[in-house]
Amino acid sequence: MTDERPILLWLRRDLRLTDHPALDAACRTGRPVIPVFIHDEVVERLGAAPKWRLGLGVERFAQALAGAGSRLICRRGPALAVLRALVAETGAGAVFWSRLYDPDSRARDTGVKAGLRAAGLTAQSFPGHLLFEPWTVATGAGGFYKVYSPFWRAVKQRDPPAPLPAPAALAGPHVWPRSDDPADWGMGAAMGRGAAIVAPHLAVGEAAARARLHDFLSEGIAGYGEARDFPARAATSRLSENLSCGEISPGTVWRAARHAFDAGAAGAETFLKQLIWREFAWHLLYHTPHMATRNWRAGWDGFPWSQEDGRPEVIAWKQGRTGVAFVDAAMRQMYVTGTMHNRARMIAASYLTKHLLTDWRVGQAWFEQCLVDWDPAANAMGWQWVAGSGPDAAPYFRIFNPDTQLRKFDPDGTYADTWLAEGRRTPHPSALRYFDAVPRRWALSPHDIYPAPVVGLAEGRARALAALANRGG
DNA sequence: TGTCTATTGTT
DNA sequence: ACAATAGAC
Repeated sequence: MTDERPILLWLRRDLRLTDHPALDAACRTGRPVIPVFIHDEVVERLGAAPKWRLGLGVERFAQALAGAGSRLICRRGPALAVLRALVAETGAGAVFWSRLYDPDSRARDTGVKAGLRAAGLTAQSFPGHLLFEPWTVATGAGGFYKVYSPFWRAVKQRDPPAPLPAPAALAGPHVWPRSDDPADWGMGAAMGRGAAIVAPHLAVGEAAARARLHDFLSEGIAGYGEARDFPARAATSRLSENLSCGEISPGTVWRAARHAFDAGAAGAETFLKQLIWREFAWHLLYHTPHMATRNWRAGWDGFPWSQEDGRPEVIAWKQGRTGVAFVDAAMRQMYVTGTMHNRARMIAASYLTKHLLTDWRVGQAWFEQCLVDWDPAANAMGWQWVAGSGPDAAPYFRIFNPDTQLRKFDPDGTYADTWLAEGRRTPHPSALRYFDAVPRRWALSPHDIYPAPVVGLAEGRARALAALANRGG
């Protein structure tokens, strides 16, 4: 006698129908599938912008499921308790989900899996968030890669599985359990007036993600290799926002870019390499979970970073008022759009950790508050890369000069002009939007005088070099 | 995926 | 005077 009990499909960061192994497997059983999203403690802990963005993604995904003849059951509470309650209500016999690889999610999922199995239920996790499972990419010596280039060489010839099609049909239960309306959860509560400013820059949902990919491949990828480093140019795919919520799978992006590469598209390999940077970060985080919270190299634990995030210069950094054009433009771009150009992230991070000698975790925490494409692995790796405490073998004394970088990557000043209003006769509309996006209590006006630098670039650099030279001594 | 300086070569 | 380059940090 076959098992006809429903399957709970627990959605987390896989808000899509295409290339979704857990969804595909659930549908193939022929049993009723009950998609579930749980606002649990891991969601609760998210920063303002990513929590808001995830909430929008959940609402959109609920609509997509409804359009496919299914539903998204939304509940709030500890994941295991919610799942067990749903099992009791629906008679479900199994829970499927896509694996996540950050320490917080892994700890939760391990407990959920054990709890479900102890109750006699099937609990099965599936791939889908990454191109490759982290334990399947190993060096010749059997360890994991700690350097990007060999990692790239190891995976670039290894084609990921072909993306799965969306299921032809989604069979539901005879009776659906009740659902919260995720719009009532207030996931955007902490965004304040920034939400209205950032919203037009978003592309929420699977259809929007696929449109972005299509647009990028048809228009952007040829120039990507040349233009991607110039923050004023709209040269990037902007898919990070969708990848972070799983509205498109990395396998789908890889496959499409790989076809472009095979067709001889300039820029395609550079783009594939960026996708593999994401992969590399997740593999690193999987193998060294402490990367998200502690110096990857313990030898940095004694370094005199300031952890005090209330210092005036750190407040200036957060507010985009350091007096350094590239840094301020970067921070303001983040306030208005919810994202920041990759090069700008390096500059802003270098300035905070080196010129302001601030612990990378202070910056990481702020980025988690502000980025709609918040990704725990990419940020942990990136911040530690900049700080010098990470696995990257790059010289520890690397200190970006924001003015040199601006001359090099924004030679005509477009990026700075787009985001800085003070002192401009006719400020760019985007520069003015920043003043609408930030909290009123900051009391900022485009008519303010642009701030004097909180620290001279030469002085900050010298101070950082001195501290780095004394490291450990 | 850096910066700075000295050096060498070019205009 | 300036660009390209190598080496040190």
